[in-house]
Amino acid sequence: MRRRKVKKIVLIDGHSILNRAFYAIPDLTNSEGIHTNAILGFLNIMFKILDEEKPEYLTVAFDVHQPTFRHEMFEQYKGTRKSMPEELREQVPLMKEVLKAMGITIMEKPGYEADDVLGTIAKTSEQKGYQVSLVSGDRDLLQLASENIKIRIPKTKKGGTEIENYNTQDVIETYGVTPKQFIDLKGLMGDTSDNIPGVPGIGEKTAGKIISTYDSIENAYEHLEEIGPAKAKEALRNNHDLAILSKTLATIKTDCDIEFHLEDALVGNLYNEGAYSFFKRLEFKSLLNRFQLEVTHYEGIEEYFKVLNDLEQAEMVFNKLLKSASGHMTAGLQFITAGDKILGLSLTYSDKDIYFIKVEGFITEEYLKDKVCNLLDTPISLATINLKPQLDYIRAAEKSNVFDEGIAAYLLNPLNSTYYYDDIARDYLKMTIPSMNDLFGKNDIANLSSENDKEFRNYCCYQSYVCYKAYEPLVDALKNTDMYQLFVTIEMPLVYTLYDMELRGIHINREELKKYGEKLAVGIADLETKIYHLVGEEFNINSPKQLGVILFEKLRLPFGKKTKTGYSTSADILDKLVQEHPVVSMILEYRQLTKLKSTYADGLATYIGNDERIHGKFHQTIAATGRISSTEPNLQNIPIRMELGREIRKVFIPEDGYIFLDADYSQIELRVLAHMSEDERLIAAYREAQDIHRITASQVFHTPLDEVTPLQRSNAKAVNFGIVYGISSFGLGQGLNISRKEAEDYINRYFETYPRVKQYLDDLVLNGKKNGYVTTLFGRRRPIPELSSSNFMQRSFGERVAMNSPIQGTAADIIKIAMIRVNERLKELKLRSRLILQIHDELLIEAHKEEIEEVSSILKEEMQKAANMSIPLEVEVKTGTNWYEAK
DNA sequence: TTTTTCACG
DNA sequence: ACGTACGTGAAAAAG
Repeated sequence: MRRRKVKKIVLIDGHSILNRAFYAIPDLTNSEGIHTNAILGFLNIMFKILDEEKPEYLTVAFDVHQPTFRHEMFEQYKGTRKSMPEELREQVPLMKEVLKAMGITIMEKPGYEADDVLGTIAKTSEQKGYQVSLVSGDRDLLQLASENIKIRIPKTKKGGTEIENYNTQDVIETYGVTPKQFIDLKGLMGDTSDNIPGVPGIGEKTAGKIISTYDSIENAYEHLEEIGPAKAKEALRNNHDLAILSKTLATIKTDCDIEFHLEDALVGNLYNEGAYSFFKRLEFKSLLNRFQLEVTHYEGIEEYFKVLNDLEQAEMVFNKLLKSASGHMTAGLQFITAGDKILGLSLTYSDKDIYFIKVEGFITEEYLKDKVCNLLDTPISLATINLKPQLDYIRAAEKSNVFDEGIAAYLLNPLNSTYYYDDIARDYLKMTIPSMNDLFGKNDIANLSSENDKEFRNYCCYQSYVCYKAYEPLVDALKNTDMYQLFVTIEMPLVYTLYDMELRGIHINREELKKYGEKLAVGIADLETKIYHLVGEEFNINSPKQLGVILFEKLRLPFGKKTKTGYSTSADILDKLVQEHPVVSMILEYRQLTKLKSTYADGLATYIGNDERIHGKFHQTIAATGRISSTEPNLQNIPIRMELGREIRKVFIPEDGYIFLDADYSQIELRVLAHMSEDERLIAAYREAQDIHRITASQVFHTPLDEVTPLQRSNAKAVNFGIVYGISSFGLGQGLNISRKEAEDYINRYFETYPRVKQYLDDLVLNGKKNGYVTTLFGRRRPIPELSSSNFMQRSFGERVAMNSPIQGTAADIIKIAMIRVNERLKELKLRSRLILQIHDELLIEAHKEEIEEVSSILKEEMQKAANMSIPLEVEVKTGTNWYEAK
């Protein structure tokens, strides 16, 4: 005989699960700074239950944010509810949107609590013959348990979530009362977390005994005289009204006047496009596996994707575009490459002209390059993502009709970590498309390109399609945020400057670098034996964990404190221990040597090319403040502070017939601060004195300029640094190794001396809080989501960022302008001298010996006039036959 | 992959 | 009570 399967409905107590998830999962934010831990936890619990039960129906109930009847009654007793932390509060609306995106119904009814709504739906569903699962973090709901209503309480245990299940029998076994009696039990004993007063003097044990004997509060009062102990009897006698009220409070309504249509709660396709893009934005990578890529495709646009491998067809496509070329046209284009091979060109110039033109047969790499160069000579706006590496193919001078969408997207939100085509599609087209990772994972693109692979075709076509579609939204967004000017006059030209610099690279003396490494190796081996001997055993000195054990357990040195996964062995802790044991200073020296060897001597050597030069990469879309960053290798952190490390700069040498010209801004950040704060005294200080730290010390400590002690000067210097970093007494104390109190005193004196600086910094924080972002002198924005955090630490961080970013960012803007101008002028004048490195406030030029004078003055001039401020920008230019000498 | 440490501005 | 100076990238160890 075939029995019809009973239909299941899952009901979720939204706030309760969200709340539980929030506290169970450590703080988590996506790259936009949105907190996501509670939402992730909620979804994990929900998916676990859905996977298990495969219900036909699903609904989530939320409380409405207004006081309900039961709350009001309670608040007369206990004051206000404790408020929700901001990090959780901001996740509530987002959670609802995520659920809506998955097509899950949300019940929220003003005047009712979620409990009551859930109770009502549960009971009516049960009556209709459904199996009900009620998911909550709250034991209140146990009163609703029955044969067909299962209360499910998720618990986060080690190694995942486990769920406790309660039907009638489970409640009886665990609590010794029936679900119905559970109400009376709670009425008597009360529940502080759920705002139920209960009867004072009666706790869990007594309440349990009374209810299991008399079944209900009402019946207990009928038999009041029989009740013992006497104390409980008295408590009941004196609190009759309270007991009845508590029971009312504890009772979950099952007869709410709500409209609930079961068919609305039908579980549809949870894994749809909208949900996918949400998950992606929130960066729930583990959950994305649940989506099948098919559902993410977009409105049948792929029907128009065409792969061309025939020259005649390609000609037609290009000709059609070239013939109709006009200024209000846009084309998206993107070279698709594997290594240094061009696989083809992705090109889109209308909603129906979407092509991947493959390098094959008569379509050669050269052909495609030529065609793209033809496009450069038209007024068509050409949009691409990540232009710099493609300049290898688009051998063209700076073109005003080329638009790098990666850089546009970076300006609009510099906090993102990537700006790929799928990121831009998500953020500016509300469109979800598979990322390169989704499509190929770890596979090499080159391998997949061989056949008429649909995914490969889509990947290629989407690239230019996104460029084409996102062009206008991005231009509009830049204009709306007042960053279009910044984009056009600084960021786009800089792409070409950085490209030039990468191409040129920097010459290295390979032999000297090797010798330097060998010298270090000798020192390292020597120290190693000495350390092992002193300590009495061999261990891995590079392992902080092993080192910690040796220093703080074996040698019993006073551990400075700090620990998360063990003892801290960082240099500032070890510095304080040099007096304690002779091995400490050896370890510090060992660290220094191994760092120099591994990162610099050996590290740099691997990047030297056949031309004996290192061609590092400069990145324009990494730093949140607008700075440039450097990788492969990082040429912006070559040692200089310590003499031994500094030596390595001797291997950076100019080519024969050339010399290094190194130009440095003098304290550009403090000058920016002086200009932006308009502090008269700071401005005056800069107009007259060269030594700003000395003059600061003189003014802050009320000491004549020539009587400032070295200590006063270095303290003033630290305060100046502190100001730029977003001052905090704690941080300054740390930096200066003095107490927080003393540091605070310094800061106060500084602000007394330069009151407008204080005013300015305060205003930055205030504006940051108001707008959610801060800006540089040139309009660059930095969003600061941390400013609205309720977490002290995060908020303080936000405040420091609000003070630092405009200063660091403005300095970055200024040197970018200088770089562009210097590079352009050298090229215009057809000089052989060339800009090769930027180190934040420093430019390095490989100058031809015949051009030294001319180039020095160009350098100095362009750097000084990059920004017109109320104080001059001072630039120091030095020459040298290597980088060591030039600094 | 994450953590720790340390190099630079 | 909280527990950090701002911005980066690389190497090595550990999970």
